[in-house]
Amino acid sequence: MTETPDPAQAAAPASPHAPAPPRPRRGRPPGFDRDEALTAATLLFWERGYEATSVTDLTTAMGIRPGSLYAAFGDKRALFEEVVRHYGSSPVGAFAGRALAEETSAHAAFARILREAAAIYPDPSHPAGCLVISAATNVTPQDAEVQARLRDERNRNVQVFEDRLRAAREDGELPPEADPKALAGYFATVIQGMSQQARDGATAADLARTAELALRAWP
Amino acid sequence: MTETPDPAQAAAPASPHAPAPPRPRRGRPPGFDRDEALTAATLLFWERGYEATSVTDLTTAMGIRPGSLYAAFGDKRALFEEVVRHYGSSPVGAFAGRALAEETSAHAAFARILREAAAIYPDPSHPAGCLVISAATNVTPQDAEVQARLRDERNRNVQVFEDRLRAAREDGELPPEADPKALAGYFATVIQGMSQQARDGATAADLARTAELALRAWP
DNA sequence: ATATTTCTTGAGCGATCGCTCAAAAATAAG
DNA sequence: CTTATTTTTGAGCGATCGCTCAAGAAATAT
Repeated sequence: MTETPDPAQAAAPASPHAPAPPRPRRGRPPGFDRDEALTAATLLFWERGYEATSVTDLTTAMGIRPGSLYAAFGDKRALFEEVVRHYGSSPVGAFAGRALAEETSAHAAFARILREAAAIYPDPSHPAGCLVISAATNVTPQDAEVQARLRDERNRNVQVFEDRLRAAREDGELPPEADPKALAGYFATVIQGMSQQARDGATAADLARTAELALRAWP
Repeated sequence: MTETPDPAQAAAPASPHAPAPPRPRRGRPPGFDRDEALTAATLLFWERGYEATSVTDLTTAMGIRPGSLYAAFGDKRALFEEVVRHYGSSPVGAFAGRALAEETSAHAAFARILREAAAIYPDPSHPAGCLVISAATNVTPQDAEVQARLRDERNRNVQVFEDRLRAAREDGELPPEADPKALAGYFATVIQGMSQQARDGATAADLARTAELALRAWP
């Protein structure tokens, strides 16, 4: 270590895009795994929702004390924001986007979305339903922003549905008289209803039947 | 007032089933209208949900002090129970049962249910969506009973749907291969999704299109 | 008038909420 | 070693939670 102590150089890894090497940090090392803690927080928020999950609940589940939580994540709301992003990039939270990206026909995409929702929402390996749909339904006015955040995300997903269906009509997959906006709203309605049904105890078999019935509406 | 002071006789109205006469009560009369207060509480719980509505919110909206609320309704949970009953016997809360009772065919009943839900859920004269569906989604473990109460009511409604559809199959309105349980779950899913969509800003026209698409699944 | 009954009022209880912070602990750097 | 840096810890802050209760107010009964 006789080189100039240039901080930028010291921080740069040998290869520009190599995974960050475990270069030793200066102070006391963290006593918990950030990803594991984030997963624990996700499960709690997913199960109970934003306001019904207390910071005490979170610190207990994450195995840390309040100071560590606030140092690592900011505050409760910032933690929830990160949880939503974490959920949205997980397999469970991204199945719809993946189906839309991977299936060539719109019908195949929406059929896959409904069938995967039927399998995923009641999966006992995680809380039932969709976090984006159910985690901020009941909030006090002081947390209206959290509620609006998820509402906007839901409505953005409906718009993505509509865009895909409009493209399908232009491609001739759907007849000219098909209504992309109406179909998008319908499929969003079914998906959100399936999330609620899963939380009410509906099984994967129940929801699979619902998905097949819902697909009968396809033009 | 020279008759025997028989309490039973004194309490009995002249006609056995006449509306209770406004016989003067003993002490200080109530300073608020109980029905109006219950309606105010219903609107608050409907909009925000059970836990997100505080007793302070309630007393402010009802125009009373905590002591009056607890004397008149018991506690917050008992008030909510009464709100749920009040809601369930209101036109907005009872439209499904009314359609099932009044329509002769199952198809007419479910078509009417979906179309009325599309008109009622986004009606701006009251909070969007259905109170039973959305008022106890996010609760702490200490209020799990409230959540279970509404979940049971929702699942009871699905069972009523199934019973009606099974009768329709036995009557020949539905083909023998129709699945009453699957259809009941499907319609419940659509209705619960429509409630969520209404709370997310969907208009009556949006939901009407959703209802028509949903009815395409009818066997 | 006096007594009795019923309801309202406003202060405030113990518990929990989200959150903060000084002190201690654990590491690397000099 | 000492110093610097980062994280953990545990006590506890002010605010709000659901709820209670003694005192006062307003009616009827005697």
